[in-house]
Amino acid sequence: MTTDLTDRRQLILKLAIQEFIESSQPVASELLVRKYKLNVSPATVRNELAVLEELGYLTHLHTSAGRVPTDAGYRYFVENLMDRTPLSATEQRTIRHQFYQVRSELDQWIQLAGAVLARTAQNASVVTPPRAQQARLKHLELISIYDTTALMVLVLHDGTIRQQTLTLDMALSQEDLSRCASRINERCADAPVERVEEFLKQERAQMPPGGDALACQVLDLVVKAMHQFNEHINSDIHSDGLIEILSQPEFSQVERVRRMVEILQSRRALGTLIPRVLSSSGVQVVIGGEHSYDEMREYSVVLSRYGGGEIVGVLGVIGPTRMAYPRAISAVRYISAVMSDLLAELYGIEGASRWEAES
Amino acid sequence: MTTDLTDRRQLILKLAIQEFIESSQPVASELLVRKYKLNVSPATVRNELAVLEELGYLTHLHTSAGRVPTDAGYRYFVENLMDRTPLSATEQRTIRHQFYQVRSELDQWIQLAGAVLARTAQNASVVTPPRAQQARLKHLELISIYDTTALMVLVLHDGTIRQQTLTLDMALSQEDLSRCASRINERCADAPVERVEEFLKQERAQMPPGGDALACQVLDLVVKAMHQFNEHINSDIHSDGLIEILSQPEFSQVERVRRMVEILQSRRALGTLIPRVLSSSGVQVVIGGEHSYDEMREYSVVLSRYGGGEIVGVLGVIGPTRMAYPRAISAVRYISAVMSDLLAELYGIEGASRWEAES
DNA sequence: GGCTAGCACTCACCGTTTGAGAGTGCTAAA
DNA sequence: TTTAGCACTCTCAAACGGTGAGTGCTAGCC
Repeated sequence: MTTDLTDRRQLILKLAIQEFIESSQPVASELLVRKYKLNVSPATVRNELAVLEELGYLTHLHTSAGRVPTDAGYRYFVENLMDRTPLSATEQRTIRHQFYQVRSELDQWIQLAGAVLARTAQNASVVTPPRAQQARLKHLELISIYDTTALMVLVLHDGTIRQQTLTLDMALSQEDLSRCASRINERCADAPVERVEEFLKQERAQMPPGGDALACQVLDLVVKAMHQFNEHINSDIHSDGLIEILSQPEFSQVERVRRMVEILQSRRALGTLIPRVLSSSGVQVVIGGEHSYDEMREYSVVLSRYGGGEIVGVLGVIGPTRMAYPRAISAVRYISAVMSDLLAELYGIEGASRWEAES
Repeated sequence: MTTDLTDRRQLILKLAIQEFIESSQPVASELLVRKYKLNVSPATVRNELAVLEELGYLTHLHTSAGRVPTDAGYRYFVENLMDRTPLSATEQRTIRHQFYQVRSELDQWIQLAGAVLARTAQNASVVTPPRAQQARLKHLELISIYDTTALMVLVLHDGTIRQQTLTLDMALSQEDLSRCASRINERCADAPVERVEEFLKQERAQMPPGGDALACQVLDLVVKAMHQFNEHINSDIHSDGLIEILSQPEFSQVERVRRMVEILQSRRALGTLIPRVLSSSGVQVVIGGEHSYDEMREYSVVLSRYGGGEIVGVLGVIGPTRMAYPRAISAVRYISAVMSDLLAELYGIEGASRWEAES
């Protein structure tokens, strides 16, 4: 679907969609003429609108109601018509400043990204923490809590932390635990799960039968945790901005709100989008009926990967198809750039700040 | 306000409130007679209802509408009239089983507690993680990430984990970092923030001027983190169950939903309740206008402390004043008992399972 | 051929009316 | 003290009609 429309039709389609996004009211021919000083009569605009409807970019709820964009209309708008203005310099500065302030607290990035994204794009937001595809063990720590209980803290090379408590077969001192931990650390530095498993096998094969019982117990947990990490790429989707979308007119019936809440917390639909976004670069837009899940028919998402090299995450915006796409896209693009920069700084990956130039 | 009502008035008040909680419709005199086979005529019940209204336990939206409980009515109901039946044995077993399955993953407790509480009580839920009042350093770990960046993992004695990245003045090897960490660990084992501060002061006073630069940098962060921990007892309130309350008729207007979402995420009103609950035992119920914040006038909360000894948390239910109090209270009581048991098991505190007997 | 004025036609929306139904409060009698 | 009876109040839903917004079509104009 290329630019097969006359200039005037493009203009009218663009104005109609912009107008509808802004007002959420079906847009009428006369309004367009009056508001945008078109040098033609309403009747002419009506004819053009009829053509655009014919082509599938607009619809009608009933005769004598204004035009409303279809999913195809939004798609055409996003691809060909939309103004691609970045966030204002002031906004960029404010956002970057906010991230700068929490830059040493990794887990606050996520929260901040969600909040800023939601507020900037006036929609709900989703963010996944930055992570590697495959876990590699960075550091293991065993901390004695009480007699036979201990805390295991697992740090993966992408900064992910997993904590788990374990019940020991017998009371062990902190020294025993530390000795075990450092043995594993030495042996499994930077190891992917396969190598940890191998070590576990060796350990089990040793004398006394079953080898070092504690090491086996711990390694077993480590292996499980790493497998879980590898298999559940989408388990950790944070969302925010419910309050933002509640003020949108499409959520004036609670039933709609309920469906949105379900989408945000079920992760079904969102989870399946993530892999796709991870394996592509740039901002991805999925509009209404383009989703593979029916419950998403009324919603659009704007997603982008962030990070670089091995360590990546996804962030984006979700809202009704009547979404301020230009703004949402700019926000997603800019915030993913900021997050990429932060990550690059941390891991010494060469700057993703090529984004910066673009905005 | 003691039991100053005749038996019949108590019965009628109890039935009226139960009926309203169940149906959310104003309750009429005739309905009570018919449904509960009272051996009096509707007119008699009307007279009694009029008295109860006089006493402030019930109201009227307008003539010719049924009766609706007031906050005082609910209060009287909760104190004197309510059936205190615990959760069914099956339900108890199911819940305990679910917790048992995630018992080694501390951070999943919170999530599970929130979900189970919300589902069981059919309302929104709030849960704070178990924590000590005062931080004591359990273990510090420094992990080299890249040239001049490192990850600091702080474990407090209550199992709380804080992670933070730090930028080093110069590139240091993992060995350097580990040496520094273990020096601090040795010196500050089980130390409250004051002792860490003291150590930092000593360190700074040493030669070379400023002492061990890395140690100072790290200790500074540790002190900050511990102070923050001590000062923000309420910062970490998880909530769940929005979906549950969306099906309640009081949330049929989105405006109500918005206010609830704001309450859940602002933490203002909830945060101020927490200290009060922490310093008292048993289940606390705050009904509508009894709240000190106006925005809570239409809502009730049922809260309980859980845990024991030094390490405690709060969990509870929040919903419209028309809440199924008996069920909410049973759920809060039981789940706090389960969480207390789990914590006791972990930290070897003598069983809080006295709760168990009660249910 | 494209544009436009004019006009009939179609709906949604709003305020009003009306009737029915639910439930109370009061009164008078058992 | 209880109750039957009844008038009265108020909500709710349906029906109605008028209004206004906006279209689609047609015929004439440039």
